[in-house]
Amino acid sequence: MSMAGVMVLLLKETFSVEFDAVPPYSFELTLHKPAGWWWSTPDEIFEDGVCWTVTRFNGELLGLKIWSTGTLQKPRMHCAVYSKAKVGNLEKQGITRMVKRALKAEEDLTEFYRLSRRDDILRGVVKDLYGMHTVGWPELFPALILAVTLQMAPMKRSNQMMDLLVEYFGDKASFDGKTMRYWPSAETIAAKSVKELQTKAKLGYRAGNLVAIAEVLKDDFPTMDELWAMEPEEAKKKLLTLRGIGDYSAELVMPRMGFPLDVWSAKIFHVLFYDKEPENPRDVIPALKKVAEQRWGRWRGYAFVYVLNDLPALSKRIGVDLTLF
DNA sequence: GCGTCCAGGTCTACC
DNA sequence: GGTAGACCTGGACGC
Repeated sequence: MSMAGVMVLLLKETFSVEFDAVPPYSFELTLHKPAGWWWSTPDEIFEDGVCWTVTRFNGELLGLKIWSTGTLQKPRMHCAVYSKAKVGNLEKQGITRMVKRALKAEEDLTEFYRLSRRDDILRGVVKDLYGMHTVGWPELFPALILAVTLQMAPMKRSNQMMDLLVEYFGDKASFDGKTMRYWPSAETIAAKSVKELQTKAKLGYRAGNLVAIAEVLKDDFPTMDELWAMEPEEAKKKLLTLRGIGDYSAELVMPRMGFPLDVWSAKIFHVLFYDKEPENPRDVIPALKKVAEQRWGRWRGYAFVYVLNDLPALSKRIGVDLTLF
């Protein structure tokens, strides 16, 4: 695919930080999840225990190189930050806070593991993925792009939409010998016409929603940082005010992830709870969410991520192939 | 080839 | 407060 017209931003190392995480913390499983989901951008690279990725902070593109020198029980992480211009002390603090929070470095899983010991579904998956933490979104708009493009589309088509968005409207950064693309800003998308997003990114009816979201974010909407400061339910309510963001998308995007059941995951959890596929997956979503909340409480987001990242082994244990859904 | 169907939700318009 | 029906359009599938 042609890269014509896309500027590559050269980023230089500007500072680096080191920090501990609450054990057990598996750097590899957390940042390089078995199911293959990326953390910040689809182009991010994970090689030999090192992650290169890109994010945006106060409108400026940042390259991040993150690696671990610790162990599962004594985790220590390093993050080198690359930028175009110098960053001030206040910004350094903000960037550090964002990275630590998004990597869930300070999340203590003791309680989750305790409840997992007496839970038939979780007992096996926490053993398989011991030390894996969930990750948070570094930035709000990309998370919303993901949610919108996942709606009403098979994965292949969702990936196509995301790839075209990044390709035609995104930015490119080059640092530490790596070059990768990053999501467009809300400002960029707000300036495009719905028609252009439909034809170039093949967004279909989602184009109108994405432009509307971009306009609100550009003008007056809490940042991911500000959403983190809210109660989870309050943050969710705020997200639900965006056009095209419903229950599923809000729970996927909100800080301290909820239990974002879609048709695919609803089938899986229905088999796990009731030993059979639902007749109509969309109809059982509300009831499944209630069951998950009663069973796992505030750790239901962790249960969600652990289960969906361990489908092959879990399938073998229960004798049903959950990877076929 | 070509036609048909419908997807890893959300909103609106009606009850 | 509950629920059909519409929504874009590219793949997947049947013929």
